[in-house]
Amino acid sequence: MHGSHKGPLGGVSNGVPISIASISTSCADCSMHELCLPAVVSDKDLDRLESILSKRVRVARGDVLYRSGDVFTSLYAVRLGHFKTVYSEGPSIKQIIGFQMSGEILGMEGISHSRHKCSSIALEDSEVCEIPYARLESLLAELPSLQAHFHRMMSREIDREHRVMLLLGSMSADQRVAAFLLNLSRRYETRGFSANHFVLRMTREDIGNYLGLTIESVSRVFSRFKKNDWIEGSPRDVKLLDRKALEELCTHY
Amino acid sequence: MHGSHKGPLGGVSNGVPISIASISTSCADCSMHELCLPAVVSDKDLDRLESILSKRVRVARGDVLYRSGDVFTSLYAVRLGHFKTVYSEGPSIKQIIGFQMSGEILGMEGISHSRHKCSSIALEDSEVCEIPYARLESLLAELPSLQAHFHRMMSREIDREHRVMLLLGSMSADQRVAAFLLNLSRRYETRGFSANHFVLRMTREDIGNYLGLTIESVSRVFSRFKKNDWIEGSPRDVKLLDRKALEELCTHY
DNA sequence: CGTGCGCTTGATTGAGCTCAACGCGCGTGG
DNA sequence: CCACGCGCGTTGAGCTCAATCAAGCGCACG
Repeated sequence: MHGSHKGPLGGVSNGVPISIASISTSCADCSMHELCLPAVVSDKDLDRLESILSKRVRVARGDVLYRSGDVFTSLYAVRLGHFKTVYSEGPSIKQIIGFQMSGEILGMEGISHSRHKCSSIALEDSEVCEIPYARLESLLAELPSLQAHFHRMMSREIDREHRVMLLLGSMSADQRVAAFLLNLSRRYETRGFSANHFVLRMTREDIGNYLGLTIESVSRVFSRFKKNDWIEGSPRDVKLLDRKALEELCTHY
Repeated sequence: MHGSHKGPLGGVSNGVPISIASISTSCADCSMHELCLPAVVSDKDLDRLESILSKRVRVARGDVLYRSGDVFTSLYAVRLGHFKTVYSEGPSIKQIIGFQMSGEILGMEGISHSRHKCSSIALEDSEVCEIPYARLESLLAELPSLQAHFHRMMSREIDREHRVMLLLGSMSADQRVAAFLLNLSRRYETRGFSANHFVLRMTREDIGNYLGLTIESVSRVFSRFKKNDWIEGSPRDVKLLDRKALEELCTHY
């Protein structure tokens, strides 16, 4: 088990900011409010959005939220925890498409074919809001600001994937890992956690698969970064010591 | 110039299927009808969709339809011709995100930040329908089937990018080129052109950039495929001789 | 007729992969 | 309690595939 459910005073700086007891079903109370779907919805419309959310779902570490091939019925908003999303072709070919954290939406790739084309797996004990898609569509038609926001979220996903394609298409191993760490850093920062100290929820194997590298290469890059005093910490616990060096590495060819 | 505007009887099998003179502004008459936005729209609603299409735009080979950083106002449906879409960071870092052909939608990545994050460049003399996005959004709210279809198109783009990530993350040079050719083949086929004989509208450099390979590697792979009698033809003119071999290469590890 | 662009091919190099060994922490069971 | 196995991560040695460097070809175009 890995530091989940520790609460705000837990050992790591990006633990869960609210205790389990205080979690509510309401969007208004959710700490991810302004990152998630309700971001632009007025108070009076928030009730309507909440009314279509069928339920909160708990997903234990390692459990599959949805599997490639499952009938697509819902999107999921991560309320708590972390997920990895895997695209697979056949039994042996797998590509991790992304790692999702609180406030992010899962399952958008399923809209196009009414079946999921990816699987989403919890990296730690997690919680999501299930958003029945048919109901969401009706609501979007009625709430223009929500519609606009939903489209922005899909577009942002497309944009994110473009950056991953750049990474996979033309960056060295060192650059990929640096970009990966900086990306996590920024996302934790926007969630109110430390930008320079966080815990990796995924294994080296996951990182390698995501970045198009072997586990050994990932490990070597981490070692190199440590030797340069750019980062420190035990395998999963990362401190960024020289952000600038990492940034320069990414952009400076 | 490269075989554009040759009409159905031109030398190559994926020339333009209708002569220039017969091109109309109407979606109903457009040969890409059922691949594009109007696919699911009823006849009576088609007028409304057409009424928001501000204009047809001609784009000469090499011209930029929109540039990264431009204010986002419209999507574009490719009516005729081919485009490449380039994501760039800084002056020297470029990644081709995709090649678009008739019936496909350009510009969706711009929705999220009200500015385009990519540039789209015509690979030959082309024509697009400009779709003012603000008007489209209003219309989507009124036409549920159009809304659903639009979401499917965005989702399909996400799904497409997942497959590119798989390609870039875990395929060999040979596999990448094979997958690239087969992808083009399928897309021409759905447009009513030959699946086994088509013209590449992009340079080796474009292909290499897209596939995360150097121009030399791309060239070598083509030579290898020719030596195996899997393909034949001059640089841009490609005939697939052994589709099965290419498919096996892609899936069989 | 030269010049430049797009493409190919060859020789060499090197970044990252493969294979292998090992260390560490942890849970399990004798 | 220790022994053991196991999952996860690190490190080293050698190899390989694709990048780099370099040359040359064909063709369009001024």
